[in-house]
Amino acid sequence: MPQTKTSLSDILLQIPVFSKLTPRQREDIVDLALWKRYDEGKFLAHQGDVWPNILILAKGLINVHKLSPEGRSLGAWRLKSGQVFWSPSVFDDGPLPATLEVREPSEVYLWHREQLLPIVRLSPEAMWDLCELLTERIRQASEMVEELAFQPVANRLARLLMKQYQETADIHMSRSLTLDEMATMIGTTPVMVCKILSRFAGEGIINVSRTEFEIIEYDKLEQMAGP
Amino acid sequence: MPQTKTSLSDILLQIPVFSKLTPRQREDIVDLALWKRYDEGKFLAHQGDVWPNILILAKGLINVHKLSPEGRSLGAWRLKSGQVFWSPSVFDDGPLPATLEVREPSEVYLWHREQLLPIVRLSPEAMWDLCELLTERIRQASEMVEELAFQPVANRLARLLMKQYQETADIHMSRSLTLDEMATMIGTTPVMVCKILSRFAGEGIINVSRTEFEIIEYDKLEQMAGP
DNA sequence: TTGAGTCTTTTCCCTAAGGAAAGTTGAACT
DNA sequence: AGTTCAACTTTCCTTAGGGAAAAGACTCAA
Repeated sequence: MPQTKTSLSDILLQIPVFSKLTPRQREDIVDLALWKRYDEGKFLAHQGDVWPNILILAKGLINVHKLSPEGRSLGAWRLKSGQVFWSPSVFDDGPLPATLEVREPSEVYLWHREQLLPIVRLSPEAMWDLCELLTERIRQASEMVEELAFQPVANRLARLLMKQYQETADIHMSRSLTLDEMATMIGTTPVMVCKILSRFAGEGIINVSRTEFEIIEYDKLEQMAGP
Repeated sequence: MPQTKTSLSDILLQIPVFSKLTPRQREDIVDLALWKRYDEGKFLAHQGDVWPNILILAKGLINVHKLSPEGRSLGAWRLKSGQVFWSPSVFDDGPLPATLEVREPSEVYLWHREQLLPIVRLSPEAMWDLCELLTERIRQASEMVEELAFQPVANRLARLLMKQYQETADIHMSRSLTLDEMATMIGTTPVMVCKILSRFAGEGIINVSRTEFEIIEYDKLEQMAGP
């Protein structure tokens, strides 16, 4: 069952771009919204599609990742509930550079470019927010480029562990990511991740059990992650 | 000696964002412009600097590249005359993700964010152009990520050769890039580039002399470049 | 409880990539 | 013409990364 319109209205207030519009404009946008529910494993769109839509994830988790010709996958990032995604196709009619895959049952609000742009383009404030959003994506991609080119896999994995740790702020971290997902996020294979995890364990940096990690020496991990 | 103001005015007409402003606004911008000349080898800004400026390259060539801790470098791209560069710092006050290095004696026009934004933000058309520019950069970075993660060095080099060829449209291409530059552009080392070039030569795909390349079998090159 | 299926872990092995270092060529300058 | 310098080329060697495959562990459902 879709959330009420009021609820979407509240969500919009928290989101860049939309929060800069007038209440009247937001109402219009609420009316135009298409609500959809997706099961785990479903695809919202595939890499290469021209998909000129704007998406808000109300609930769930969506993975944005690239697929290699050989089937390996590289995770740009994960879309969490409350986040917004402006497809690049919205701006240049080009193909989507990544696939949107549902990883947890999700509820999304969708708009087609033609529905939103006439409204959003009226507001300089909103457009500015948009530029900020795009810049953030440029930085993310840029960081990824740097890591792929300069950092060995072990460093990237160390960083990933640190990020995960920051989020939970507990030394004991349940393994919420599969090896596959981790591999995807740092651009390598599941087997590699496993090997390096046990190497870390061997060096006394972490403890690995089948169900959780335990960070023993955060300093060493940090140092492993490199500069 | 700086170009005349009329001349800058003409340049602005050709450039996204600026071309969408009113003549009056463009005049203001011309008046605010800072003209500078840089010698080869100079740096306009370094990776990590907060550098909230907008730059138009009137003449010359500027390399935008990342530097690894160990001194290797990775070329995001090259700024050619007539092109514009909006520093990410303009939008989020964050550090520059790459270094701007002058590769040919260059003449640039510069503005600080505070000078341009008040004008540009008034025009929805201009803001839209800006979004398009940023999207283009997202795509470039995205492509780079994909290549680094999925393509072996040989593929990336093949692609580079193809791009170079597209630009000159002559089977005989003078070697305008040094091995260093090529290495930087595809994220590897000069020695690697050299090795692979001679491998290509051995396979009859290209001829390599010290001064130029000659593409013998474009098909094979294309096939080498992968999907 | 058993079995199926999905993750994980480990072993063995192969290759692409890069570091070090020395030799080669060409261009530019005197 | 000779000298110098920078860029190119090649060889040798080391290693990080990944493919294949098989064995172990947990989960879920019948």
